[in-house]
Formats: sequence, C-alpha cells, structure tokens
Amino acid sequence: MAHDSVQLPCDGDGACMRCKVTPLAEETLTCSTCATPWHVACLASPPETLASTLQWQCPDCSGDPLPSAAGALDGTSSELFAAIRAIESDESLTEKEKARKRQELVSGRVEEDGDKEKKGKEKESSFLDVLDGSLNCSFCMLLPDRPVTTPCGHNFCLKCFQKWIGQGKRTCAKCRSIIPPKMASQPRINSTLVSVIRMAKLSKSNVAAGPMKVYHFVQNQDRPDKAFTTERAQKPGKANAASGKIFVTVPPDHFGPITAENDPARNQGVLVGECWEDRLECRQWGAHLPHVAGIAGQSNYGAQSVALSGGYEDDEDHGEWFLYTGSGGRDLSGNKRTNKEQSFDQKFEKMNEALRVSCKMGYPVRVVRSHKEKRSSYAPEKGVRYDGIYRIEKCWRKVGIQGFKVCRYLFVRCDNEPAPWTSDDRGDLPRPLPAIPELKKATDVFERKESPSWDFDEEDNRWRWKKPPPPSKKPVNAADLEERKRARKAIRQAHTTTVRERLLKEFSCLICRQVMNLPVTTPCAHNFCKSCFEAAFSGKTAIRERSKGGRTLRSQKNVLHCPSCPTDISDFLQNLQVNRELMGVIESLKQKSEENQDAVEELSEEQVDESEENADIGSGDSETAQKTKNPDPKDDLQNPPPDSDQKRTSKRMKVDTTQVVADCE
DNA sequence: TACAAGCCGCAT
DNA sequence: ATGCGGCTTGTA
Repeated sequence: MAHDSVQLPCDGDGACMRCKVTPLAEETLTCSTCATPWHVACLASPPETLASTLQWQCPDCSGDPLPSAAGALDGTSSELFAAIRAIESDESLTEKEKARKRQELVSGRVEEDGDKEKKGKEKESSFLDVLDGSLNCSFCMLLPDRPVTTPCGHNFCLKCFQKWIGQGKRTCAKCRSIIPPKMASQPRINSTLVSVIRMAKLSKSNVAAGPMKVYHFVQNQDRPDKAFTTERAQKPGKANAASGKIFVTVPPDHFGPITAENDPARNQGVLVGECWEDRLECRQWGAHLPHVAGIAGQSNYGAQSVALSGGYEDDEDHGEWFLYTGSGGRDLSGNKRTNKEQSFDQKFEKMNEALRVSCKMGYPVRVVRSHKEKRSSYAPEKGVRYDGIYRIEKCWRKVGIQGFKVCRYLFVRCDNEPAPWTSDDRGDLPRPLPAIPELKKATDVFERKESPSWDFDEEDNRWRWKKPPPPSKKPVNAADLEERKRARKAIRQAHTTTVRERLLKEFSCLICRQVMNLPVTTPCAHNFCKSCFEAAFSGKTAIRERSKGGRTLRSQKNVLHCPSCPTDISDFLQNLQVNRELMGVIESLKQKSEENQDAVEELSEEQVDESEENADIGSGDSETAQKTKNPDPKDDLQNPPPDSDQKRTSKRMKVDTTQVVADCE
C-alpha cells in the first residue's frame, strides 16, 4: 500500500491533517455519512466511479481500513451506518432528535416512549446552557453518559467509545491521537464529569421545581396569631370570628405543596397529615384559604385546593382517589347556610370552572378533609386534615342524586408523601385511572389533552413541576415590598453562589483542592491541575538508569504512579494533554456565575421594583429566571450534528491550543 | 351585590 | 336534632 495505515480527514480550515496541504474543493470528498471532508490524494482507496463517489463513505464510517472486531457490533458496520444515514435523511426529525436516535443506535440504549423522549430533550436543553455543549460526546452529541476521557483530553460516552473501539479504531475520534491499549480495553469512567453533569441536571431541575421562591408574602401582618372577634361580633368563639394571621409566605393563589421555605414560623412547610381545629385555623396555614367555600380558585386561572367536608351527597371518597362534586345548584338566598336542597343545575362556571382549569393544566390541587364528611372512611375524627396533592384527571356533568345536574371531578392522589391512612413509606406512584361507571351517563366530559404541569419524574422518582407553576396574579402589599426585595436578593445570590460553588467545587484538583487550572485527566480518570500534576513528578523521570554493583544496566522505564491511585501513568506523563473540553466548561462556568452575580446585583437594585409592581410573584424567581434564560429553540441549531462537528472541533482545538500554549508560557 | 362545603348560640 | 341569624373571607 502506498499509504501508511493512518488515515486523516481535513481539519476545520480545510487542511488535510495527513499531508498538511489545503486541497482545492474538487480535490476533496465529503463522506455521505458524517459529511467530513477528506483529501482525495491522501485516501488509501479513493472511489472509482461517480456513483460510488456520491455514496462515498470515509474510512471512519465505512469501517473497512482497519481489521475490525466485527463481533463487537450487533449487526454489521454497514447496517449501522445505513441506519445512521436513514436517521440523517429523515426530515421529520429535529437535529436533537437525530442526535438522540444516533446515540440510541450506537449505544444500544432505547428510550421507550415519547414522554421520556420529550423529558430528555427538556432536560438537555435546560442545562446545556450551564455545560455549554462543550462536553458533549462527539459521537452522539449529547452530554456523555458514563463519560470517559481519553489521554488526549476528549470526552465520550462509555458506550459510544466502546463501539468505536469495537470497530477496531485505536485513535481518538476527535483528534486522531493514539488511544493506548489500556484505555481501549479498560476505559475508566470520569467520575468528576459524572457528578458535574448530575449536578448540573439537578440544579436545573431544582430551579424548575421552584424551591427558590422564598419570599415573604405577609398578609395582614398586624393580625393576631389566632382568630379573633371584632367589636361587631355578636357571637363568641369562632362563630363571628375574623381570621388570624396567615403564617405561611405563599400568595393566596399558590399552587402545590407549601414547603419549608414558605414556612418561616416553623421551617417545615405544611406536612401531609397535619391537622387543625377548624377551617379558620386551616386557613392560617395556607392549605385551604376560604373559610367557608369548599373550593379555592379563580375561574380564569385554576383551583388551588378543595375541602372534602361532606357538603354534597354525590361525593365518593376512595382515599387515593375520589369523586368530587362542584358547588352551586342550591338556593341560598337570604342567609341560608344549611340548605342542602339542590334546585337547579350546576354549570362549569366560577369555582367549578376553576377546577376544570386545574384539570386541563394538570395543576397540583391541595386536598383537606374535614371531620364533617361523615360518609368517608378517610375523613379525620375531628378537625381538618391536610392530605396532600391530588390531580384532577377528568371532569364531567351528570344528573346527581337530587335529580339536578352536578359537576363531577375525578381526583387522583399524586403526592411524594404517603397518605395519612397508609403505612407505605413512600408517596404515590403513577397509577391507572379507576373505572368510573357513571361516566357512561356523563355529559360534557372533559379530559386533559396537554401534558400536566405537575407530573411524576421517572428520573427523580418523584412528583414535581414539569412546567413552571403559573405566576401569581395577586397584588402585593406595598408595605411588604422592602422586606421582600431584600429577601429575594439574598435568595438569588445564595442560589447563584451555591450553584457556582458547588459546580466549581466538583472541578477541584485532587492535589491542591482548588478549581482546576489547565485540567488534565489521567487514563485512570483522575483530574488535576496541569501544574500540580507536573509538580508531583518534578525531579522524577520516566526513564531511569539502573545500576547494580557499579555496573550500568540497560535503562528501564520508570514506574510513575498517579497521585491518586497506583496506576502507572508514565506514558501519559510523556505527552501531557490538557482536557480542553473540561477547561472550557470551567471557564464558562466561572464567567457565567460572575455574570449571574452581576445580574443579581443589578436586578436587586432596579428591576425588582418593577417586577414586584407587576405582581408576578406567585411562582417567584424560578420562572422569571427560566423565562429569560430559556434557550431559544434555535439554539438547537447551534449544536451541530456530528457531520459538522469535525470542523467545529478542529477549529476550537486550534484556538484552544494557542491558549494553552500561551497559558503555559 | 350575591354566593360559598364555616361556626356558634339559641329558638323551635 | 334541626335550622335560623349573624359575622367572616374571597370570588365574580
């Protein structure tokens, strides 16, 4: 063969990486699979016909130049690449979807359903802005799953890397450096990358879950701690009582659980199973605000909570699920509070409509049960009890027991805590909907079409906001503005600081324990600053002279151990490569957190006032931050599929190399 | 303005 | 036992 066995494509500037010449356009061939340009003159076996030119596959993709371990592939290489081409040419797929399918193909992993696929995409795009895409595996273009790092400092999914090795490749897919046999046979997962990626996912999903909405919505701050009677009150006790102070810092239209951050009095939040004497006390802890009405909500916005109090005989309580009846249909003219006679049909309006909105959106609805519900086995002995989060899966109308139409709602529990009546040590799992015989006779049946805002996250194994909770529409008490502004600023800063600190901490050098400067990753997957790493071996050489009894023996390779484990890394030391991808992430992380910090300060000075006045406070910082930071869908296009990656990589490497050189000097 | 799945003493 | 009247809060 006229050519040596090493085959190289053109780099990002169009120069052949083998002969260093920049060929004319007509002297290059573009691979039909990966779209990488190659210098025809440097190809070991250029195509001979026009047809084969159009369908030409580069040596990397055709898999033929090197004897490949064919057994490592499930099918043949050509089958695999045919499948890749089919994905590439499928115009119904976005680039992201193509990338995911490629990864499935290469790794053998398959995500079963569309929901997962969607979830993966959401996740990916939401934290890509943290990790910047620069860590992405260049095979599948996703964040590396079980990342491995080559001695030349490039990161891949373990499975993608193993497929590559399985095809007989022994050079880095990014830079063509030789991959040592040890790395090829026993790639080690880079646990630093694992935890960084996990943390980035977590920090983002936490933001989406909205735990950062600590603020002080202190309503009626001047009220006493207990319900009280005014001078006008004619009756003692709570008959004519006014409400005591609201203890929790959620707005009245807050959806979902009330967490510790919104419970400054006890710092525990409203826990499932918590009991109160009566509806007024329940109100003070925010579980269900109206002290008379059974439904809390707004017809154009949604319902936040309901009370099961036995007021409507059509109700049917099965604990984990129940059938709820809407309000209205009764003549309560005058001051009748006890008329249980229905005299007209209920409609989906007012509170009944609010419940339907919550059904439509899949909002979490808090449920309290009252001792007054006598027919239910699940009602508390006395008082009012918080039973957790439910979702309204369906609603409809039917003719009720009294012969008039009632609105009906199927509530199904979806709380992360076990219900007060179970001995389970965990909360709900998604469960199939119960069979509802009355649905056969139902009219106006309404089912949720869109994906629910509150849903079970398979990955986190818990229920959480999958979409940002709706922002509060409630006006803010001006007197509270100053305090709330301060609180928000502090929280914002705490958040950015902790995320930055936690993320950066993960990137610490195992020697100096500081954030790595010029990170290097050993083949045994330990990470150090380049300078720390080199200093650890100063004065030691990879080659040593052996002498015995005055006789000089043949020089022998010195065994040099990794500072963190017994692995011999003398070969790695010979040609120390900075993990530029890691370095890029660290840099952008530093930069981003500084920007954030600045933004926090600016915002707290000015924009907070504005946003406060807009009263967009219910969902707090998380949504606002998400909205502004939410990556434009077009961002997908900025993460090119592998075909353009070759170019991008080469270009970036060039820049980075000069930086590294400059830094070294 | 009317209504809403509360609360309580008292009249019936 | 049952229901009336009077006050409460938030929604429409």
